[in-house]
Amino acid sequence: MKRTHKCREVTRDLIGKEISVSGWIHRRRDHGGVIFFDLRDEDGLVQVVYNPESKAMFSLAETCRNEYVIFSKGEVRERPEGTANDNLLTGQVEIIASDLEIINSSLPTPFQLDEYASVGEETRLKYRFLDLRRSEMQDNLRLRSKVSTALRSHLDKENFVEIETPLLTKATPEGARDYLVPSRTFPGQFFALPQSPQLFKQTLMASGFEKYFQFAKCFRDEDLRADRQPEFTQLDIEVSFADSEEVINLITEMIRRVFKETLSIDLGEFPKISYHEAIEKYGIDKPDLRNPLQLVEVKEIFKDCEFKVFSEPANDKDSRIAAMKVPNGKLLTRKQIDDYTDYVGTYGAKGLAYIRIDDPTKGREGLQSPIIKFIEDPILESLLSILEVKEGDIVFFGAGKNNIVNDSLAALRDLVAKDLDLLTCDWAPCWVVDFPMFEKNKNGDLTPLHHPFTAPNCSIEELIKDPLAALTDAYDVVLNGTELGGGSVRIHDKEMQQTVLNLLRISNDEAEEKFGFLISALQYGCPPHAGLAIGFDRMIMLMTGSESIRDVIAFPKTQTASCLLTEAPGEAALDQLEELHIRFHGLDKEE
RNA sequence: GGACCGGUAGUUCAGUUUGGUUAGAACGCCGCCCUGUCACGGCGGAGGUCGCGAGUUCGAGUCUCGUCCGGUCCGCCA
Repeated sequence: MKRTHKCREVTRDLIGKEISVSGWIHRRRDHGGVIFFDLRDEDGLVQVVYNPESKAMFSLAETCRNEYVIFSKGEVRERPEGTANDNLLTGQVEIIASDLEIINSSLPTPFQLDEYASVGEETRLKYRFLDLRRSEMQDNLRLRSKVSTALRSHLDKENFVEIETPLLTKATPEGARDYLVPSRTFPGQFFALPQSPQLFKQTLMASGFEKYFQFAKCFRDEDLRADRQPEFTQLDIEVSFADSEEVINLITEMIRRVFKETLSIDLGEFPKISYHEAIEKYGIDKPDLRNPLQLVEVKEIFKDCEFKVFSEPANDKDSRIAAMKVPNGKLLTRKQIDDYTDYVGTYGAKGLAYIRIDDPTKGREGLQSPIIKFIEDPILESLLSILEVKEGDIVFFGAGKNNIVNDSLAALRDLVAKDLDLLTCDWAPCWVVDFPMFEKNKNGDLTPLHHPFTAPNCSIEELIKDPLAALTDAYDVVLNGTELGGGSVRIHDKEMQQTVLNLLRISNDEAEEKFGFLISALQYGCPPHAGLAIGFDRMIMLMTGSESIRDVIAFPKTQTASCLLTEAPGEAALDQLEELHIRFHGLDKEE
């Protein structure tokens, strides 16, 4: 009862041979006097024919249903004239069955597994084992495996060492909410699952592993998105004695090679853009460079404008006025523009000003806009000349606080490109570099743009004097508007590390308590080092063209971080909690 | 914490705007027929707590409130 061939191997070469195959019944076609099965195994499909000559076999075939697992023996034959199926790799031949065995039956599946049926995600996740049988999911997970193998092999050739770091570890300061695991042996104490292996990999640098990598599971207890799961995989990399240039070259080469090897895609050059330039031109630090639209800063020309909506931000140092010219924007309907206004509203924008250029030669008369009546002639003229408008263009404006203008126009830029089908190519990678060290959060406190172990490229004295002016050797690799990964040159000096932590209001004592081991390691000859981490799931999501990260993870969580297959999380038994020194207060809805 | 979309047969959906007889369709499932199909075909059939709970009403899938579940986004995610 052992198969001699895989389904996809049953081709012309085997004509006349007696072979056997095993697999799932993908589809059956019962014609009364002859029965066809499309038999499926992991990578192929072949047609098996059951004729009524052998009565026992034929009546057994009549009882078979979709997704039964069967074994069948028979002779490979060229299909009769006119019945070949060119859509099938094995479509020139068929197996004339002489034997059939049902290895396992199947209940009718809760949804159809063929490519023509559409299924809701809830049902798919509940019966994930069936969903994973579908070719789309099979292809996604197989590519995922191919890519991780290619990445490993590339790093191995470059003499990297793969080292695993603990999952039961200590909570780190800042960052995301931790997943906690109670300690049985230390009442009242908790492990945290790592948000990333950052501290361990830096420690490994101090340990003399000059090139480290790991496919690391990371955990962050924050709200989910289409591209965010509470547990996810990072390709984590760190290199001693390396500068940013070296890491960027290494990773560029690695990503290019993997795209070439697994998808036959040439990503071409990875242009470098400074953080400052990215924000100014695209409003975001992960611009989609397939999109030709750009923001233009026009703050200067509105300084003396009577129109308060523009003059106020023009005279405020934390505000900007950005214009986004959409060539041929006249194709946008009034309804679309209204929708855009609502859309930017979700980012905090108070409205969406626009000017439509019907005839650029006619000056004010050739324009359509709800706002130009508030704008003086000289200002309007210089605006139009800066933007070099043409007939049919629409210019959208964002005016207000920097972050609101940037967030809303960056989002609008994506949406308009989608609606007008403006993308100029399939793949557009880039590096975003020269990030500021810190930014101010809404409480006015400093927070690191990257993380608190990123080195500023200035002295301790300069850093203390003007922290917000400090830049870092940090770098993000961006593909099609998705942040694939990011990293930086790290701090390898104790004084600098403490200075940075102090600026973040983390005292030396607190630092000692939270990650004394790293501070300690820095004092025993820690080499300078730099590295980065790639969001592996997101990378596969891009490579497979998936809409959601869930489609490249075998057993993902829902938006509320539950698993519909296993029904995790679940309640713990009282004696388990007892052992862990935990008392549950019950669901208290008051407050 | 917030905004929005959805939940009706096993599945995907229509029906909800404007409350009114027995809640429909397609696919799937079951039965019968069919010897060349390949998303086979024909005939017949079964299958529904309209997510759940209150309320309004003579009457609720449809209106109101609450709640649960799935999704998209904002906040959050160094």
